[in-house]
Amino acid sequence: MDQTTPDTLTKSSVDQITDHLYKEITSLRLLPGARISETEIAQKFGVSRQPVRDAFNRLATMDLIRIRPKKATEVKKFSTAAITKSRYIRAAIEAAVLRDACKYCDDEAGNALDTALSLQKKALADRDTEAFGKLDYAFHKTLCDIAKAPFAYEVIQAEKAKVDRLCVLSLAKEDRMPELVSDHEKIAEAVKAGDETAAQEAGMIHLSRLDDTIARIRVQRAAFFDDESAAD
Amino acid sequence: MDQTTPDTLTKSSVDQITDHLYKEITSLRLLPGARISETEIAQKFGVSRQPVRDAFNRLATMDLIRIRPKKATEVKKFSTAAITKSRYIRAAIEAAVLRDACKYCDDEAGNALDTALSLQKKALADRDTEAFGKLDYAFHKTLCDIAKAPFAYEVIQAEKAKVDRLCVLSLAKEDRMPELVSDHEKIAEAVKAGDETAAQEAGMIHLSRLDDTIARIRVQRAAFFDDESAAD
DNA sequence: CCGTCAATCCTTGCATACAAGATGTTATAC
DNA sequence: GTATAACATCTTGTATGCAAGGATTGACGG
Repeated sequence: MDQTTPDTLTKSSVDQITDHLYKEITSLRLLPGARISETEIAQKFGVSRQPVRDAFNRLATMDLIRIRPKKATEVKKFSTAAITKSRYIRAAIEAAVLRDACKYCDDEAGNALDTALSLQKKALADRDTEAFGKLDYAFHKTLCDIAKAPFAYEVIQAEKAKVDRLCVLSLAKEDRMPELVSDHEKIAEAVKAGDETAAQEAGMIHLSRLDDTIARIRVQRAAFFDDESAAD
Repeated sequence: MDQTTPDTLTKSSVDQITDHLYKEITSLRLLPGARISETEIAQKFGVSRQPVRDAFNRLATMDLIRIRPKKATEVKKFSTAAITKSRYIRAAIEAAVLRDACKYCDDEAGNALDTALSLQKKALADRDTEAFGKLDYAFHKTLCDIAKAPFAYEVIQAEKAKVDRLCVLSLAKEDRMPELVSDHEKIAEAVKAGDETAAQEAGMIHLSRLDDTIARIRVQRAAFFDDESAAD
């Protein structure tokens, strides 16, 4: 998640604060619309306003917070437009990845997919949604590696993270796991078979799982959404 | 280009400095590898180091500069990996856009494409590479609009901008214009005909035009590239 | 002449102080 | 009771000063 500045190894105050706030926001411990203040965070970390300010700037560039000069800084709300855009990007990238994965999949790659799937099934059996979340990311990373496009994972991860923040609100995560694993199985099968169209179709279905979840959250938690407002 | 903070209308010092440096870097007036100092820029703008510092942070998040703590800050060099990633993203997004453009193209959209093309031909006749550059962006935006995915243009634009910085180094821009216009014509024809595969193929060829240009620059200006170095 | 070490300069990181603007509250006039 | 205006108090923006670490340059010893 440190797509910001891995320039240094010794994490500076700015890095720490950025990481902390990133997690707070993406885990929804900081809710959309929540106001955060430089001085407040600074006191919390025992530092001055300056590093906090730098961290805010980074998070703003990541589109996670919104700095309104002289007014306040707040956690960005969800926007249907942003979600649509994110979904479009993911769909396009993942389609390309699946196409290439079909092209380059060999026995070793097939084994990697099988291993990833068995781990997912274990998490499913354990009803361990947190572990499954990580395995979900890992599965898509495996696909990117097979497609010889590891960099594509960075994009997928970034876009996925945006929506994941939203899906924390979903209450039915456990119920969703079975169909997600099933989707992954279909994708893996198609990739191993080198069936490009089947893989892409399975991928599309997989992505569309989110749509109704998001739509439900959209109405249940309308306050977290920021659509008609002239803001930003 | 102000993907940073359109939050306020009154441009702050930070905004101005960010914009200025952004242009300097993307236009290659600031060459890759050039060292820039907070105090130096601060004096140039007659402000303190603080706003410059904020601007640096933004540019670092945009991946345009590299801040090496306690050492120096320099304009990022090109990296083959970054170029490959950018190309992959563009290819994937544009394929999706062309697919949707074929789906939604109507008479009005066809006229828009024709208009865009005639403008390009005029720029070509005038040998006006600068105007053509803008029309090139506009053409791809038109395609996104037709595909009902205007947000996709933001991605394309961002990725295109990264490579454009590099292509400023190319000397043969005028010679390239004819084939680029020809590509656009083929794309437009395919879209108007609703021929998805033809459109995507034409788009792929269009993108691949850059490859040898970049490869040539890569060897001619190896000093601007940052590949084997352990940096970053 | 060359290598090593030390000091100085340069860089960014952080803290503090002040300025400017926006918001909400309160008091006052009607 | 209501509306308006002034003020108190938030917020972020900017300036400045100091600290810490790396790099270069110089001197000194071999």
